[in-house]
Amino acid sequence: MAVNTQFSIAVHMMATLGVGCERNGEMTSSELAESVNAAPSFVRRVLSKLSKAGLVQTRTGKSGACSLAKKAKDITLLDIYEAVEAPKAFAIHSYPNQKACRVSCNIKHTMEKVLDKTQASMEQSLAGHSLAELVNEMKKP
Amino acid sequence: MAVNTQFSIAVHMMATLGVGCERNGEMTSSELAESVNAAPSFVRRVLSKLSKAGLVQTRTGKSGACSLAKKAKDITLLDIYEAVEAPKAFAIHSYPNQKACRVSCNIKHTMEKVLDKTQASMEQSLAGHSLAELVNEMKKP
DNA sequence: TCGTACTGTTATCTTAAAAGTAACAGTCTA
DNA sequence: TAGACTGTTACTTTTAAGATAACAGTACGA
Repeated sequence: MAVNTQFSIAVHMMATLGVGCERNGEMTSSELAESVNAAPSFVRRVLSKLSKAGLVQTRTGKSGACSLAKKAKDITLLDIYEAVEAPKAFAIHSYPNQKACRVSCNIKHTMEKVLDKTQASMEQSLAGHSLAELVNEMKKP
Repeated sequence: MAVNTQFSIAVHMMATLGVGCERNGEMTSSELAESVNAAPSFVRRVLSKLSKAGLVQTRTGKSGACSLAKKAKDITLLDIYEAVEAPKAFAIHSYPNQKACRVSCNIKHTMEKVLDKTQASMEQSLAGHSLAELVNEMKKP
């Protein structure tokens, strides 16, 4: 896997915290790691980003734990996407700025404009879904 | 670079063919490769996909060449995106289907639903731009 | 107050996918 | 029929993601 799964893992973690079967939504990173099926250290790294973005609260020290920092309905998938700094959907290849060809000279800028729009529309779609939606969906029998 | 630049390269190639400065839009793969600044063989591989998707015409044999198979205005960026089979914008991490946890059991399906929507909105955005738009943009001084 | 059980961070190793490279088979035309 | 293309495949290199592990920092509680 060289594909980026951080976003998907982050959403899973947040959803797990949101459902919060045990101890009113508080879990340790190891518990989370087990639930998400990823390395504990990797989970902690993602957790750290989520925490810096103000999406989860953490308590250090003995009996430390993590929990959502806001209500699930106030967290969108875009928040999570931005928090984990997932890579852009598209990459533009690099040019050494070709000599005389008009295409090479202009395409980069043109491409960027189009891809930015596309990226924006994707992010808007993510913004349209709250974590609460997922949690509710998952609480169904 | 482990990021996928095939889409961006394909668009560049198509745009170059669309502008078609020389020989009414016909170019050899080596010319294209030079213009796009990528390995000729890689260009040919991408070209092959575009050709299979019916976006470019190729002529084999001596004095072979490539050109657009349709008018630029009838080719959308989505066509190109689909032709090169670029990876999905998001990947879902794999689970060994956790035991008792309701979250693990349901989240995969729920995530897929959401991410499919997101992917769709992105593709719709791509569908909204024709190659002709890019070409015109680039012909500007 | 000291050990313990956490979080948070960093450094290093492993792995997988993308792009680069090259070689060659197939095709056509001049 | 030789030469200049396309089309394909096999192999190598590169790079970024994820796994792993080790350790520093923090707070609780016995």
